Amino acid sequence: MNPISKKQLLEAGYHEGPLLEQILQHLVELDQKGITDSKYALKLIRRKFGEPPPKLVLREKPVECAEAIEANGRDEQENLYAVRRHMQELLKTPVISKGVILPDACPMGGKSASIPVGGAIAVENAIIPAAHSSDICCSMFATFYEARSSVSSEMDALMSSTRFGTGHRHLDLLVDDPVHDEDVWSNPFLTGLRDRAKLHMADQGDGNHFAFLGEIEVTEEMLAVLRLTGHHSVTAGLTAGKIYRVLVTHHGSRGLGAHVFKRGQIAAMKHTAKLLDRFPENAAWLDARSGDGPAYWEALQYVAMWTKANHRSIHRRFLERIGASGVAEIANEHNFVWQRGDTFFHGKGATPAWRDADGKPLLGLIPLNMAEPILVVLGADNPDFLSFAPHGAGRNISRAALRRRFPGELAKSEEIARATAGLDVRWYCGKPDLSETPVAYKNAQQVKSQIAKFNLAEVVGEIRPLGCIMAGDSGKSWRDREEELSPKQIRQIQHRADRRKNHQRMSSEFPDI
DNA sequence: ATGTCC
Repeated sequence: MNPISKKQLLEAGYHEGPLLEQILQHLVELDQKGITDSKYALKLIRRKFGEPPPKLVLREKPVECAEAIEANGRDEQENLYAVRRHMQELLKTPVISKGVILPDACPMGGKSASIPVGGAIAVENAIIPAAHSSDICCSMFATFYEARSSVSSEMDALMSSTRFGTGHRHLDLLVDDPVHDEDVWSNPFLTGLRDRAKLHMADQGDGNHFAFLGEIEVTEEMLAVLRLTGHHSVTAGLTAGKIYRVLVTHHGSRGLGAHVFKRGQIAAMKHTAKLLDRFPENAAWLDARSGDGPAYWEALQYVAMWTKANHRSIHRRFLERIGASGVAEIANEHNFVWQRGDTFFHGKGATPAWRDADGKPLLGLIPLNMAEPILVVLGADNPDFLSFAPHGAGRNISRAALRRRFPGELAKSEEIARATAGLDVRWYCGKPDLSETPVAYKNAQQVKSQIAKFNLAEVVGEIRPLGCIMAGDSGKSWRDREEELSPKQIRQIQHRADRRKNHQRMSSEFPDI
């Protein structure tokens, strides 16, 4: 029996972490020496390990934030102010050492210290679940293959190879994969989630997720880049000068990741509450090397593996249906945590653009919108911006503003027809979603020029669009819920309208003249 | 983003 319990050490002001582990080790020795008096033992601990560190506080000033973004016009300027405000709240978190804002940045909700989409942070020895967001491992995956048939018949095959929308597929339609049999389900962040993971295999969810069919001419330069980046094992089948079809999918870890995040966020709040009296929920962290941190890290690695298997399952089903085989693969996550040394880099809509352990630059995919090419980019490994590139074009306009600009079904469908002319665009749930068409996204050329201007990445190829499947408007979406007004807000609006009406009546009854 | 609040 130790003279002091772990609980007593925490009460004495020591924190969870490597130091606490050392102290607990030392207590075993004290116990063996026959020391049983807790007061005396605590005195010895203080002498050997020093006074417990003081409670942490939020930084008074945010740490450095580098901005790889140019705001053109008033809307973009206001967007940048909002992004900056959220980032600066987050950058007061003591474990964060730097933040970056990328060209596609826009706020993710209105909560304090929420990392913007198109944002990344460097965190020392800690993981901040909210900074990779609940859409853990939202990622890109491309397979090159030789065209087998017309775009429309290959799009038909794609429609039956994947599924969009909320909810899970029927048990009869389960897509099996060895990833479900990995020995991970006793991890506290994963336990009980295996069935959910199985149900979602080959699903893509909704929102901005998509399955995109495109084409690319593979040049000698492109082949050289693929070899340079360690993709040569799959480039044997590629011929320079030939045009290949490419399937590109974009989705995250579905219900599996959402639940892992929820659990991680709860654990992080508990951990941080021991160290800080007050902190924004979005700043809560786990120590990477103690407590729940290592198990959470392991769970994240599995979620990454599962998500990659999910992409592959869709690509495999598609290639089987059209009778083709993949000749090259490119993939990257853009919502995730990556460890480099003792630093944990968190990206929310940020494409990794550093060099791997062998010094090879990373290859990534940046989609812009359904009518623009998907960029194949070689990371510039620019430390000024934590070696990240953007993950897309970024939102240009809020959903509410979009509705104002295109009131009514006719204006909407005219705009969609104009913006997607010549492309085989399909909305899985039936109704188009204007907020996912090109009009809702920032100008693609502008994003490309900012990638070059800030030296974030080099565009080495473009996958030209042929067709795209997105969830579309499924009726009741999560996003619509967010925009629903609370009963209090509705009462306020009605109250104001009544007052205006009364005022008008009064002024007409009692005209000034 | 999330079987649209475990």
